[in-house]
Amino acid sequence: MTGFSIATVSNAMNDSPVVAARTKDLIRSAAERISYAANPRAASLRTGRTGLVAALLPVDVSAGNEWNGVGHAEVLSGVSQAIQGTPYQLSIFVVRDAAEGRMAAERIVTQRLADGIFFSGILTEDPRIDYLLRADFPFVALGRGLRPSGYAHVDIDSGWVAREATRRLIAGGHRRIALLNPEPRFAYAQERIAGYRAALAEAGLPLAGDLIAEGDLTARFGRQSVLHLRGLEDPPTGFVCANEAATLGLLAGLNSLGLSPDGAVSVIAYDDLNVSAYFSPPVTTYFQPVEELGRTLGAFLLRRMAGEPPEHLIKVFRPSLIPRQPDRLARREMDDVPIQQRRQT
Amino acid sequence: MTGFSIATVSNAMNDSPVVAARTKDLIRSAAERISYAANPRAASLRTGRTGLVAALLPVDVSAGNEWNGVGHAEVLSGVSQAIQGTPYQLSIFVVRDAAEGRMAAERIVTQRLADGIFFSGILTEDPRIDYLLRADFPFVALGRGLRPSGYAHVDIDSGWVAREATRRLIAGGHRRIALLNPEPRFAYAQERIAGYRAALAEAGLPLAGDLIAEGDLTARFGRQSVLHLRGLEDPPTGFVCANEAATLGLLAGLNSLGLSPDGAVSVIAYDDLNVSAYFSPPVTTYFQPVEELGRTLGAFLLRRMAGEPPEHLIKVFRPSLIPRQPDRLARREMDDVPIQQRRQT
DNA sequence: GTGCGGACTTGAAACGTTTTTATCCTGCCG
DNA sequence: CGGCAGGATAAAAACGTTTCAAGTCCGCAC
Repeated sequence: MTGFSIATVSNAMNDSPVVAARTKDLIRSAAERISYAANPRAASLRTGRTGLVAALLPVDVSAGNEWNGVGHAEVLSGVSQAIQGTPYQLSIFVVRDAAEGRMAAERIVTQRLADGIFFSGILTEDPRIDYLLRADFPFVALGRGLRPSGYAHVDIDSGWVAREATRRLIAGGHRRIALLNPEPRFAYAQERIAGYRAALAEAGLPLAGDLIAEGDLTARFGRQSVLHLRGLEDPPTGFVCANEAATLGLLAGLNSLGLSPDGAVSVIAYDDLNVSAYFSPPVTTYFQPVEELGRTLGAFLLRRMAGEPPEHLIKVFRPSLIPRQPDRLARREMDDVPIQQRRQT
Repeated sequence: MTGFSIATVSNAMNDSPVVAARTKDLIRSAAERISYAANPRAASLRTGRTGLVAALLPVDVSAGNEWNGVGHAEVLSGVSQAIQGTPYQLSIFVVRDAAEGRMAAERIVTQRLADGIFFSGILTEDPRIDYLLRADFPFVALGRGLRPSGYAHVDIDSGWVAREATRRLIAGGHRRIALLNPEPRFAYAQERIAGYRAALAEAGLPLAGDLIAEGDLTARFGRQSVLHLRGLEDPPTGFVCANEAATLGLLAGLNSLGLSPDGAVSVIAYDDLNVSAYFSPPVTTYFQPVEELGRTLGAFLLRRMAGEPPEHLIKVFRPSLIPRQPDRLARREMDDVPIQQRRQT
């Protein structure tokens, strides 16, 4: 004890303007010396605020030991960086699916287990979003549903990516283009289909529904899909792939068929891990660092918890093209190779 | 309120034997109805226990956007599964390195921010372990230091893996064998070197120090290493690789040299993600599901926090061999292909 | 010299539990 | 019939904060 009362110490530690600057210094340095810090749970009890940010983490990070390459750790790391230095701590709630996520959200809200929530894997009609909007509880979605208004979110412009990728393949001369997509219940799956269709339509190509493969985006899915698709009577020569894990499987499948993405067959992927450069052959991708999504999400959540309305807490990233494939497309664009590419040796 | 006092309700909710069975039922069902659950922070304030398990998560999950394929999310998921149903919650502390991890541990202990800690990336002399042992605070290490006694840990028998892998390459006729290893400050890096050396020694082969490459285990590191190693005047034909990300880079590097692991050159990797089956060509690996490590770790931490001494809370996994490479080694062992292999289509 | 405002500081209540101690009740034994 | 054991419940203190209302002290104006 410095001689000051508990109340003054509390005020000093919270940088209240009512306490004299000199006193504040005295108390602060004393606290430093004995490495005192307020017990966050006692504070929480008094204030009602928990100081916690809840992450809804899906448990099937790897579906039956099959890698699906979702960068959950990168997101967590990004969010953590954003809340570094604030009084918030990151708390993990593991859930199996969106429905269980909605239950977890309800528990978090009613029992006040956290001050804010975030989650990914947004469905077209997402029960978590519906619930949290009704409960008027601060949250940020990593991804967006079909009507993405009224709530804070961070997302990748998947529709744009799918359209650009499809266009690029069309420009390369491909007429039969396959889409390796996540399961249709995910909102971004629909976005991707829309983008893909738009590109086909504007080129006057038929909308080939049989060329859309939907699955869990594991490498296994990628391989199975390409084996099936290449078995069709008019097989696709272009592939737009939703992530790198599936792309790896796709390449393995092509390989086992004696094929390779050499121009006659082309692959364009969405790139989450920046690892496509090491595939054989390297694959052209649209790249977006996941950690940056996480950082943005964290910053938004802080502002949302501070009371800011969600209207402006929206950011949709457009990944950057990394042309890597040795095909006629890449050759045409060799001079606008972005920085990421150069950094890699 | 059911008419019973606060004290009785508390006792009933905590399943205390002093309260009558009938009363307990009454209170429990009432709690169910209004979905009441005790405020964990108030409880924590009273009891001194926090109900939190701290995870020290390294921030450089991807080193400069380069994938290093460490399954942090899988570990977290495994631990979460283990503490499911207990009153414990998982809390994330992001740190840059082991030194910062030690600071975080100190904060957690002195300010009682959690009841237990776990962390990975164990160094040969790990400051976190030293500190937590001195502070007598419950923790479980994912990995083990050079003198792995007196504390709970879960690990992979890296020395054994390195020895087996090296032996296998020697049996395949390789004389110059390279080791792609993590940075030497990590304890398991030393283990791997020891195993590698043991295998060389028992075969009467020289200990070629120039064939050990050390780095961050990204794909970039794998590529650079193989390019350098194959540039030596007596280049290695066998490669023992520490993870899948580096293996991917290694294959890309071999490929760019016009080489392939076809028997004349062989690669054996440690497999963390079960994705090597999709490399071209598929690579023989030692596989250990990371999530299982996490589950075991979580279970150990619970027991440790319950007061169990650390002596028996030790488990060292031996990964299982998955022969996949089309080389003389694989051909010899084709009939003992383990289950993981068969499941993959 | 009294009163008053302003700048700081402090007392005390409250947050929702757990736990120790006390009280109440019932039935049984002496 | 009184006392007492023992089972069931209740009262109350304590955990460490925050915050509001109340207090102290000082100088200055009247």
